[in-house]
Amino acid sequence: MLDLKYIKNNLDLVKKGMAKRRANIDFISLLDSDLKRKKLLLEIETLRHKRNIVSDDIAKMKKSGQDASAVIDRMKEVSASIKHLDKELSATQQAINEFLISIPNLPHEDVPEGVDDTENRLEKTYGTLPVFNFKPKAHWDIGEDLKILDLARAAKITGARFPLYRDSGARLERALINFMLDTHTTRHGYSEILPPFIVNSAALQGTGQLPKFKEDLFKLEGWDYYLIPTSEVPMTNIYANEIIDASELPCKFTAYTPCFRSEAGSHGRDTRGLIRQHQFNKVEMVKLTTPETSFSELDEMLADAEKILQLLKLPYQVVTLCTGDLGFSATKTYDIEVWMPGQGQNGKYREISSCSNCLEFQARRAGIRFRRQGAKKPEYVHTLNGSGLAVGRTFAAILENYQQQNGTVLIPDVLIPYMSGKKVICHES
RNA sequence: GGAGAGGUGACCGAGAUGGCUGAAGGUGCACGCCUGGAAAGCGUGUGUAUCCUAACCGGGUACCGAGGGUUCGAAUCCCUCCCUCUCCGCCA
Repeated sequence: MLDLKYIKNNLDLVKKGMAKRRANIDFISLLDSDLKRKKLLLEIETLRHKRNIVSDDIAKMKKSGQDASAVIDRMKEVSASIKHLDKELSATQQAINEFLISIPNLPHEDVPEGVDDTENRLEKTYGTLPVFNFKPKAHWDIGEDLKILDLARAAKITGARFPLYRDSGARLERALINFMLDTHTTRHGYSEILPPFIVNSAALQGTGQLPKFKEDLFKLEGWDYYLIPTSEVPMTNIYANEIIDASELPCKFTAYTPCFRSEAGSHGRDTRGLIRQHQFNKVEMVKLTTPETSFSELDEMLADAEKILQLLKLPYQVVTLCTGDLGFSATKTYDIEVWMPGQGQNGKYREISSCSNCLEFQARRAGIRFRRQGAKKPEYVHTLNGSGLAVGRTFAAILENYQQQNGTVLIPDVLIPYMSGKKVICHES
């Protein structure tokens, strides 16, 4: 959430930023509420001050045996009006809060303005696209043919958009998870986390999924609990409502978790295969940093994610999301799009990672602060998150990029040790 | 699930019978003095938020797990919830 003071002092800037996002927001009611809040606060605090003083007097009078009943009667009225004004204040406060919590982060000045993903800015491409002397198949066909993916039976067990990996498929998915985690922990210096897969609404509000995107989440009936849509939620909230020491920064966390998304509003899109599932595996990176380092840390995080694709020898491109495609909490986001030769007519780049800097937007919501050496005031940290990578989509990309004419799939070199030396996935018997 | 105990500042720990306790005392930490240097010792300081204000000076208000209630007044009394711990039961 944005700082109310910042909004007041930079109203034009904020309005411009929101306009870039195509977010139509009425700030007048906010400013009105804020004025009302201040007025009420002053009134209440003056009355409270009075009450505190007179209460002391009452205590003294009683001690010395005087009759205080007249004063007490007067104070009853004061207390009643405090109570009355207090109700008004908390309603006003709540209105302000609800407003602040439902407006998105401001886009960074470097972010291109645009309506949708067609206006994202291409930053770079990496690797050479594979050449096939046959028509490359989509990963769902490869997976079903090799009997390592069984989406039909998953639909029987649960429903559409749930994965069922088998044999070398299950093994490959697990190999990818381990490979990614190992790379980030030993090579990139992240500390490994295994968080809860279910979180409460406070955590989701901290990262920005709530209150606006409830429909994207799976909620546990009868509980204030939700399945995580990404491990960004539990990891970012590790230090919620804490003041951490500056020497702890930057905090770098990585975790593997399954992710659960209702995909409301995406019916009919990517209906086949592993691209869009209600449950998918992801290795995630989260950083808490000082304000001055967050953008360089973002670039590093992007590089950490890219490294996985480079090691897997998968071609990709990097784009900067335009304002229309930018997520609610982010000020700037890089997407990594992996080459999927089996998609569309002649192959397509598909999103496999998203690395974002949220500045203090989430930190303010979640109350994540730090204190500099010797400093009096705590400051909000900056939070960043990025996929490193979406495992299911990586699995799909490997199938499509490493497929051979005879229907088998070669295993990328770096994964062979994770596959007990297996070099190729053949038809499972 | 049954039976108990408890949640106070960075930490430990006071706070029966409500009032001068934002919170004693200790530890830690910071700065200063002392020292050739260090330790010890001495002194001072040391929560967060918010409002008034030009002000990170000063003052007000709020916060003792969270939320309600009683009261002129609550860390202290009442209610609800959350969390932690111990024992029993049950179960991966």
